[in-house]
Amino acid sequence: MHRNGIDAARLGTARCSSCAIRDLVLFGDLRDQDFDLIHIPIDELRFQPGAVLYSAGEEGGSLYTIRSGLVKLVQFLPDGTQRIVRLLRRGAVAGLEVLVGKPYEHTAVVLQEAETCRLPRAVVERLSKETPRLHARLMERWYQSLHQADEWLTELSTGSARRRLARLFLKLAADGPDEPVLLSGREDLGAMLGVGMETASRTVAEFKRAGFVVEQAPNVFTCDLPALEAVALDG
Amino acid sequence: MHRNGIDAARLGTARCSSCAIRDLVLFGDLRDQDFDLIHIPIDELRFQPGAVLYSAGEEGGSLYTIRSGLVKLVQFLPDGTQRIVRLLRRGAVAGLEVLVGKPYEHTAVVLQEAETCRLPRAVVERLSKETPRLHARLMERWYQSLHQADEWLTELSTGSARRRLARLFLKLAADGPDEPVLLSGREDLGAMLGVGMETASRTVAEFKRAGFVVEQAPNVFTCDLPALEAVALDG
DNA sequence: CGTAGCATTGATCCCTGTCAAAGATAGTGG
DNA sequence: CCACTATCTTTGACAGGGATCAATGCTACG
Repeated sequence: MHRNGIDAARLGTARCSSCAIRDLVLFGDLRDQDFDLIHIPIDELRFQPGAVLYSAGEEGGSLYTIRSGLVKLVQFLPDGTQRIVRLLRRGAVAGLEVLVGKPYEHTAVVLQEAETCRLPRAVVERLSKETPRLHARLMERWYQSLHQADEWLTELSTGSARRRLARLFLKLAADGPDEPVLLSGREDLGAMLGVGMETASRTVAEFKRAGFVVEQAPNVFTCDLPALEAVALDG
Repeated sequence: MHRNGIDAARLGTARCSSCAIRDLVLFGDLRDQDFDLIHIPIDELRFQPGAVLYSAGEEGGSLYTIRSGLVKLVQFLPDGTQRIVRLLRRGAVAGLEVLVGKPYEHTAVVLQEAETCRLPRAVVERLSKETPRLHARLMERWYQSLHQADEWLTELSTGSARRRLARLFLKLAADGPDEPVLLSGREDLGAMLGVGMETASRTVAEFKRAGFVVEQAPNVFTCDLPALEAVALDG
């Protein structure tokens, strides 16, 4: 696991007004005049799998908008075990807690090569004072995080391992039907579902044998959605 | 379970500027002139145990500041089972999601007689436009909810039932050391820990026999904190 | 006094954690 | 080119924990 920044490639300075995913990102409906307020540059950074955006406990300097790729938020328990509490994808924001003056709550680790915009705390705070439009965006991000946290609890931490896994596949398949679902190893899978990695492996194997999923390549799955629905509901 | 409002006793119209827990509540650092902006009254409502503040799926009209008592947020799964995703106590806010135009995500049920301030959505939105101080407060509330959600996942939904129960007692005892911990039945206990109610009952019984807790009256416990710490860590 | 609701306890089965070993796969260096 | 290692996945065996079904206490209340 690499340290923050060591393998972050700086792609350039963000030009929000011409952002390709403008309607998704935090600064999406700011105007040019809003950006005149800030003079700190916003860096676009690319991270490779395994890279760490930030670690739990660090004093937070920045938030990160995820432009592409996949990032996991990991929380470590006193006894050493770890749990993945959230997955961040295109449009999500990592590190919101710095806006209330807290250190980072989680460790953010890249699972699939990710492009991000690093937004210094001062920039967000400054813009936030001036433009009410940003407030709405910020609240939406808080809401999304909270919503996902609740879903994670009720769907991925409740019921048998079979049901949890089925619900995870369904969730990951949801936003790209017919797109293959990408995972990142059985260990992480277990950490998402709150089960041991052997159980995760066994359950995936069972799904493969039953034809609920097909592993086209390592950690690349195509899913039989209706079959998985049935498992998620009836066990 | 009673329907929203049926047994809500209206205590009067809130006067935030003289609020007894002003430093805790959402509107705590607003000034009189801020309130001049609104003309909709803020009601103070008292709810009895079992009363429902709102139900999942309803179009949200208001948020609720909890002034005293205890409220659970419940989420129902497609298969009918239910899970308690959060507990709200003095100073917490229920129903933040209405601020981003969403219907209520959970059903909010009173566990211990609760006094609340009902804040109509329009009031919060109006004030939010005018005063940046409220923004900071709102973000703190989002943060608190998110933080509690993450804690809930890692502490109360991970590990054996014994550890989960120990951690729950510790969490509830945390803000009132030497104060007895109040619960609300084994069914709810199970729904918080993600275990069956029989398991919850058995585990509580075991803790009582071991002297980790003493049930002074039904659902009223005093705790041996150090002993519970040990259980939470070492199993 | 009987009933309704909740808590406790028992019995049983299955799931999952755990320890352990045996396949895969990719990368390294001889 | 192939052995060799490191890493990850799969599978096995087994014990323990929790779910589930069911019966029995317990308390409050009509």
